[in-house]
Amino acid sequence: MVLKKRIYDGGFHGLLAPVIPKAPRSLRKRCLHNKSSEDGEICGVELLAAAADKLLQEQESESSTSSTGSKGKEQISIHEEGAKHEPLQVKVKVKPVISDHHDPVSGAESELDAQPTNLDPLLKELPHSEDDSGSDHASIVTNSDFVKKVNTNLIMEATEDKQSGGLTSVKTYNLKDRLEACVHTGVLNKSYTSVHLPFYKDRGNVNINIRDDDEKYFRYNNRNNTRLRAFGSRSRAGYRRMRKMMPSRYWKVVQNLKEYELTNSTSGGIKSFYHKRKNICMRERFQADAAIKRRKLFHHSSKCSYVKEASSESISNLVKFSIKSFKVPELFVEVPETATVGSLKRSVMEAVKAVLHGTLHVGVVVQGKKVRDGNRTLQQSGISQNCNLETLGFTLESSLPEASPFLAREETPLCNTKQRLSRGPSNPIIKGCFSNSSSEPPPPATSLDNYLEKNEESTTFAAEVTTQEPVEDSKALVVVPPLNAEVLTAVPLSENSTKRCEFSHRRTRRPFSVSEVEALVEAVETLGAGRWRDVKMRAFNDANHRTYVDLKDKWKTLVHTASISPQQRRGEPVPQNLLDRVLAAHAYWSQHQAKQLVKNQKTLEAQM
DNA sequence: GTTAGGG
DNA sequence: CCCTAAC
Repeated sequence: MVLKKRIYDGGFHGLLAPVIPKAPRSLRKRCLHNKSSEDGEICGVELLAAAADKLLQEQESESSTSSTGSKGKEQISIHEEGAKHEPLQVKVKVKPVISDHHDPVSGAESELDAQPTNLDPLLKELPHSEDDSGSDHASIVTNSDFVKKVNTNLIMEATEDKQSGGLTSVKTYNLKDRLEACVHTGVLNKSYTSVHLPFYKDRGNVNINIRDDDEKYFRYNNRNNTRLRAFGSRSRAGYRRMRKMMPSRYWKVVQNLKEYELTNSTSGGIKSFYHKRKNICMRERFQADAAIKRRKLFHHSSKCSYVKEASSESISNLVKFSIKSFKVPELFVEVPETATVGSLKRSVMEAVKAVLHGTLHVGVVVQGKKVRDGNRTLQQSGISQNCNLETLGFTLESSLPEASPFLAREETPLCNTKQRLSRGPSNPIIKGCFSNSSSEPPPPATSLDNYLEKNEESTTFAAEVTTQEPVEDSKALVVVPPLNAEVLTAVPLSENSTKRCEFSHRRTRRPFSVSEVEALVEAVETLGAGRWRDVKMRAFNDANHRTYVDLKDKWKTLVHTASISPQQRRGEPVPQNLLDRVLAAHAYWSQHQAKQLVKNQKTLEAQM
């Protein structure tokens, strides 16, 4: 191919610049959109709960055997594996610890049913739950036949480590928020990153341990929107790339990451990998927030309130349940890099508190319908040894009246939510809301728990937490103000809020003004349609919000607009003379392109 | 990173 | 405006 400098010799007013049209891209073949989803879809983080024997057993049974050492403590370890190992993932593990002396390691990454011995002390009869008052004393037996008590009154215990700067020890929080949790029953073979929340007879303490601190990820790139092409382009592209990733399959990403990590044992590779992503999300939307580090600690992948897959066996009249997990909504936490790990932990704690506020009850869902009558027998409810337990699900609910907090948040304007949940004078700044399922109608308020997540993958992996993009669902955001780590705020945000931010949101529409159109027309007249980057630099170099893609799109619409009747046009009317110029330039450059094509072909033929 | 085109 | 294949 031969490129020749050509000087445009007429036809348009003010055409001066030499034109070096590029070869038409029309030759390019467009393949089928093979939208590979290498990207990540965020998976929900869940609190995995293992429960055995009687599900609805009570809220505050003080009696019974578990009295003494049975203060079941759970350790939730939030691992943010360092750059060496799974930098993108925030792993949350909850290890059931029956006694205070329980060695968390022993049960690490194991299924609940993998450690029956630890739970043996709990294999005892448990008192009835109050809300299940009339029910029979049914036993819920896990696969391994150990019985665990479901504690409806969760206590979260945040333990500070040294890094907290003396902030110390153990804070105990009562999870009072109502919770619609996901219940996983059945096989969960990848519990590595899951949060197990076995419920014990006594108040189950949850020890949140954030081990690693990867300050590197999500460090905000506070670079200005430089006009340097390299930066500008990269940022936009990066942003898009980031956005691109968001809606995709989460697990694939996870797997990719793991593969990546396998093949890149050196931290360097990983680092660059993260670097990329890091740069991505920060720009454009958070330029002013250089100091803020974001962490997504929990994620709830969807509005579904529970995930379940019941496995059952029938022995005589017993129906066995294995509840693998309860889901919690995604939580977002933002803390400055200068914040301590301890403050981060507290942030997480606050976020969890905000979500799990309230005394919890377990709900039973059969075939999508909630069984409210606690006096009904399992048989009457359609739960029997013979029934298909696939249709059985459990939910965590607050004892508070009305809809779950998730729903409440969804339906609560952001400001209200803030007011409701914020506390302290130094309320951190909430960076906004999360996009996600805005386009999707929120689930009916009263039927949240009827949403059954059937995705097997999420059942298996849902507990994994990564620093991925939010997908759907309500989330909690916690921001820790710099140097003010003491006051933390957990603010669940309304996903339906009109304020959009973060990633994955469409840019606000900014219609081209007439002057912009004129500038565009002029540039295209001069440079030709197709050299959009040059057009951008020539006429919109100062308009950071106009990308060359935007200009290309605008030209496309201008051509269309010019070719339709004025009555059909919408928006701010474009002067007809401009439209005429558009048509003229379009015709000219189209012809030019055609000529170029022919020329190229001739050249090609000549070469052969 | 750019361009082209469909959505 | 978004998305993304094809360069």
